[in-house]
Formats: sequence, structure tokens, C-alpha cells
Amino acid sequence: MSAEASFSADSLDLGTLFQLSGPLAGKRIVVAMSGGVDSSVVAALAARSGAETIGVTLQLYDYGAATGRKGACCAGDDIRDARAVADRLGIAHYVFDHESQFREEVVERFADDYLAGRTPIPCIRCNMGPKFTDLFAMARELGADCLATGHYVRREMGSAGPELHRALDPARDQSYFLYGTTEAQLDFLRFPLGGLPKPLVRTIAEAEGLRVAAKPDSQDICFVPDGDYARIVRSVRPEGGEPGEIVHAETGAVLGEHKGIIHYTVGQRRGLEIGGQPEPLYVTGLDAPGRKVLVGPKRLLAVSSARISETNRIGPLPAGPLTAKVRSLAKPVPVKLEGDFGGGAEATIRFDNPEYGVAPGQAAVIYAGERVVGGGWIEATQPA
RNA sequence: UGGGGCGUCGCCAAGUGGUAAGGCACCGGUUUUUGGUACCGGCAUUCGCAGGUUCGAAUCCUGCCGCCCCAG
Repeated sequence: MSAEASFSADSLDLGTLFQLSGPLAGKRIVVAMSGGVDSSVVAALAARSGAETIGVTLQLYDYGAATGRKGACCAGDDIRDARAVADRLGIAHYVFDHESQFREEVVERFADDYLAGRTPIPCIRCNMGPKFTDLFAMARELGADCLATGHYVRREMGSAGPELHRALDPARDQSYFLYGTTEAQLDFLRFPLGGLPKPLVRTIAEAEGLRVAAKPDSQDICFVPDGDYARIVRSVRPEGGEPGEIVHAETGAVLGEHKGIIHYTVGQRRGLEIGGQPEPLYVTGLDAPGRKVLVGPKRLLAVSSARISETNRIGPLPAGPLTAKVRSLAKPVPVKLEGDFGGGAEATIRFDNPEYGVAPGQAAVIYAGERVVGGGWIEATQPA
């Protein structure tokens, strides 16, 4: 409202923002438009840059069927918003129907993970698949010079090629969700917002007269608008939600009954509905075949190391100290990396200090300072 | 139906004459591009029920009800 109110896109060095060498006129930028503020601003900046700009939006799911409540989600509105922004900017805009791919690669996988006693992160699968693989291919086909997205993450040129870095604004950083970006993808991708504070992005949206300027930030899982993810799991895999026993991890005592393993995640405290305890009980493990939820006091959550799979490495492994984030909201903690890392190999991360609530299915993202070195899926953990 | 013990929020539990701790659970909020976590706040006008004593009772007395243990 103050200094930023008078800000306009003209004060930004758009060439630097999009990291394209030479004049932007004659270049072709494909922007992944989700219908939100961020990607809309990216489209606006691209359009301003003088480059030919093409907006692309993926329709990822049928909001009516997926949520079971017609109009409960804004997928339809998002697409309309994206189109409206593109119209306003005078750029081409294409919508691609990706429902079946999204359903298979993201939604069903999400459900299967829960059934297997894991705690999935669909956003990462979505980034790895529909967004960075499929959109990537489309942008190539469209003859683009780069694919730009509204993610808050930075692409920095290192001595060995482009590197992925955390966003300048740590509160907005989305690097955790993008660790799976391959070097080939990163070469082609651009993240113009990674160095900008969010309020500024909204200011630009206002200055550009974008209808989405005041649109709330998306949160939660996009195909679970009301937070009831278990219902989505059951709608995809009706066998989910089978009740079972809640068992003490140490004594084996049956403490209660649960309403389906899909409702629980390692590290979870609430929702067990077991009272009369001297200290809180946490979910310490999930026994999918036995349909058991294992619980115990907090100390049982302490983990010394984790095995991670399908690792992706972005750029060379640095010599310096490494940190890891094992959930999106957490400060990276010091770790040592053991085994091969990258190229899909399995590796182990060893925590310098015990880490609590490390859930299989979540991602472990490895950092060297601000740089994202890569990451993998947490397969199993070793008690501390 | 002889003896002993116990009945305080959904659960565990402090309080034995001075006007209901705490923990767990639950609910709400904050945080947040996943699930969780964490933090903050809320949560028994009432102590199995009914009488009585007292200025005043969950705390003392009486009866009843319920549960547990020992004895049979």
C-alpha cells in the first residue's frame, strides 16, 4: 500500500527475470497458468517483456466428481480465471485436458500410498508429472524458449549449470515441492517470482488490472478443497477406511480402535481419542497389512536416519555441510548423506540430531545452504 | 447382604470443613502450497443419589444406589 503501491512491472528487468540471453523480442515464452495470482503475474511479466507469450493451463481433475460436491472446488473457476487473464494480456491461451493422467499419476497414487500406510505428498507428484514432464513436452512442441511458472523458487546459474535455490522470501519458499526437478527440466524452466516478495506480486497483479489480484492463496491439496482427504481416498479406493486396532508400540497393548489406517500419519497426535494417559500419544507407525495403528510417547518418534528412494540430484554434490527438510514446514536440519544420491538411486540420510515425526511417503529434500541439491521419498526410518 | 475398599469433567487423578489442581482426550484459534507437529485459548457453579450437621461440605453424619476385593 505504501512504497509498493506505485510499483509497476516496468521497474523490473524482465530479461534478467526470465534469464533469456539476447533480445526478448522474437523469443517465445510458455507460461504455466494455474489461474492463481502468481502464475498470472508471470504471464503478465512475460507479455510485457516483448516475448511472444503463450499461456497453458492443464485441467487436472473434474471438480464435481472428485470432490463429490458440485462447485465445491474452484478448478473450473481457475481455468476461467486463467483464460480471462490471458485475454486481458492479449496472449494466446490453451487448456489441455489432463484429467485421466492426473487421476492415475497423482490421485490414485495418493490413495494407494495411504492404503499402504504411507503419507503422500501429491503436490510433488504433480510437479514431477503433469507440470514438469507433460507441460515441459508441450512447451517444447510449441517451440518455446522456456517454460515459466509461478513457483517461489530461484534458478541460479552455477559453474556446472543451472541450480535450484530457495526463494528469496523464506516464508514463500516452495523448493521442498520441487526437489524432483531434473537438470534437463531446470535447464528449460524459469521461475521469475523466486526473487520477489509476495506482496509485490500482488501489487503487480493490481497494477496490471488482473482480476485475480486479490484471489486467496491456494492451500491444502487442490483436489481436496475441504480438507477431508480421507473421503477422496475412499472415493478412489473404497476398500480404504477399514477399522482396526490402535496398539501401543512398546507394550503391544490394544488401546482402542481406529477408523481406518488412511486417517493417520506417523507423528500425528490428535484424533486418536485415547484418554487417561500421563503424556500424549503419537502415531509411531502404521501396519497396513495388519490394519494397525501403532502409538507411543513422543520419544518413540525420535529417528536417527531415513532411507530415501528415487533420489534426484540437481547439480553436483557440494563438499560443504548438508541439511534436509523432511516435511514442508520445518527448518532444514543438519544431515550426512550416505550412499549414491541421484539418478533414482537409494540413499540414506543420517540426522546429526534425532528428528521427530518422519513419515514414510513424505519427501526428504537436501539443501546446501540455499541451494536445493535434490531429494527423495522417505521409505523407512531408523529409531534413534 | 460377614468384613474391607471405592464412587470428583469422556479417561486418569489432586483435594479430608472454607468455597473444585493437573494430565490425557476433545473443541476453537494461530502457523501453513501435503499429512502432521508446535504454540495459544476453551473445557465440572459442581464432586453417585437423597437427607442431616455447620456461617460454610467434594470433604463430617445417616440412608440408598453402584463397583471392586477378601471371606464363603
